[in-house]
Amino acid sequence: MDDVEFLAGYDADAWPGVSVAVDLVLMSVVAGAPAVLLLRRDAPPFDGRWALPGGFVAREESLDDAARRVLADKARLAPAYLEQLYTFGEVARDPRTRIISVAYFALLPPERFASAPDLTLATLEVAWTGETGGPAAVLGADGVPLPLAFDHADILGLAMLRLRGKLDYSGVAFALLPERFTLRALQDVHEAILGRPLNKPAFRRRMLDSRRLQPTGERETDTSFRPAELFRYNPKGA
Amino acid sequence: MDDVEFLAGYDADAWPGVSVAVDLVLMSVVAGAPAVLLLRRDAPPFDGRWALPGGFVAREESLDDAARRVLADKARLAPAYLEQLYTFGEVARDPRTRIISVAYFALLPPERFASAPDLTLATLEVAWTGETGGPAAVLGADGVPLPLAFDHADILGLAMLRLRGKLDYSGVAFALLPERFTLRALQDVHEAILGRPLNKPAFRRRMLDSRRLQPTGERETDTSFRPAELFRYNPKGA
DNA sequence: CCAAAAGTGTTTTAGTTACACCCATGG
DNA sequence: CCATGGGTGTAACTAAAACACTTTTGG
Repeated sequence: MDDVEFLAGYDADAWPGVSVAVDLVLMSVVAGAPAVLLLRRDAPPFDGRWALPGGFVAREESLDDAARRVLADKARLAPAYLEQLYTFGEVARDPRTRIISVAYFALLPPERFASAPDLTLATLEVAWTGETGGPAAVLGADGVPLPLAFDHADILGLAMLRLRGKLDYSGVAFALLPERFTLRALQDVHEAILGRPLNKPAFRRRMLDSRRLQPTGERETDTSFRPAELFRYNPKGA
Repeated sequence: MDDVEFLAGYDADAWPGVSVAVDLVLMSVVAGAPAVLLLRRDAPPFDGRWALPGGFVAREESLDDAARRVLADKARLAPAYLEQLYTFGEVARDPRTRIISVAYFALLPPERFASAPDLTLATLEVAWTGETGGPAAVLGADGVPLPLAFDHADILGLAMLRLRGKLDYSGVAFALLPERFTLRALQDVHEAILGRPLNKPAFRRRMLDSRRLQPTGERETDTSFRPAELFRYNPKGA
């Protein structure tokens, strides 16, 4: 059944009000590249296309609670960082009926994706065409852009912009790393998000001067060269 | 009738779904101080307290359209700048029923408030207690904080934070000035929003170097001293 | 010529970038 | 002792801030 056929039989007036949903952009940095969690739709509309995990907001549930619940239900994941992104409310953004979507922006270190047992979910590399905003393109494993459902390309573009914008002054990068990490790993995360190389000594000093890194005294193991020191994130700023 | 009495007779289950409203923070800079448009409520809940203009989102209307309509309906004003601020969705934020509010942030030069004929609206000076975020306090003409309705103090606090945050890199300040303005007037707007004095030569150069100011060649009139040059805002950046 | 505010030039400072180098470890 | 990446010092550059100064107008 394609979308035209589906919508012909859909009763748009079944629910006369406005429905509210949350959609989640769960991002990470996998193998040096930004990644986002997408689910493949198996029903119209947009059957077969890729979509952000989402769900309706219950009457007795706050928006933040709804976002956490949807992520737990659909992907069995609890985010390391979560914030509201933007609310998308164009009348025709969902062809079925009027659905306003409150988009949330979530982060998780790549290791913790392993705890998701679901087979229907896919983690995919992302390439942002719109450097200055605009919709984002998501590339599959073969490098071919994936078809996205609804206005989810716009949501993804805005999420990437938000991630880049908050990188220097907020602690978002630390939500993409394990509890203890090296300065090199932190720099790799920054470079993946910004999409450009950074100067090592400058980056190092900037981070240490920010007083948000707590030295653990411990060092890496299993390196064939000098092991780097491990740091911990200190949100308060030492 | 007070709130307790009112709520006892209110049928919270009359509408089983979630309602969506927009609330507008219309800000300006009046007489060197930030100001915001508030309406005095004349019905429960929060009877007699001050509230942001707001209204429900219609089924066939986008969120942005709803924001503009509400501002036109309630205050006969069209904003010079409008953007979505944040969506407030705590379950009990409205004591009547579940209402999710999409807050919008609007700006208007003070002269254009004069075109608002409504007698029920009030323009008031604002003092932000929460410098680092948190709720805002609004001071009346007598310097006494006004009692605000719902979670509108939180919305105002966030709006002020947004205004300050976007001041340097975006054109929001120009939405608070007439079409032609002097550098001094522009600096006054910046100082009012930031709440601190700025260095004149540094400010002047920063603005001229930004290439967003278009010299008109014209000058002020009716000054008792050297008249300043008038500039126009150039959004593209020369 | 005086007052008042517009407008400019020069120095200082702070923060970031770039580059070169040394250090520690495994093999 | 060599390869590899971790870690550090120094100089150059850039952008902003501070300050003193000159200019232009009305009275």
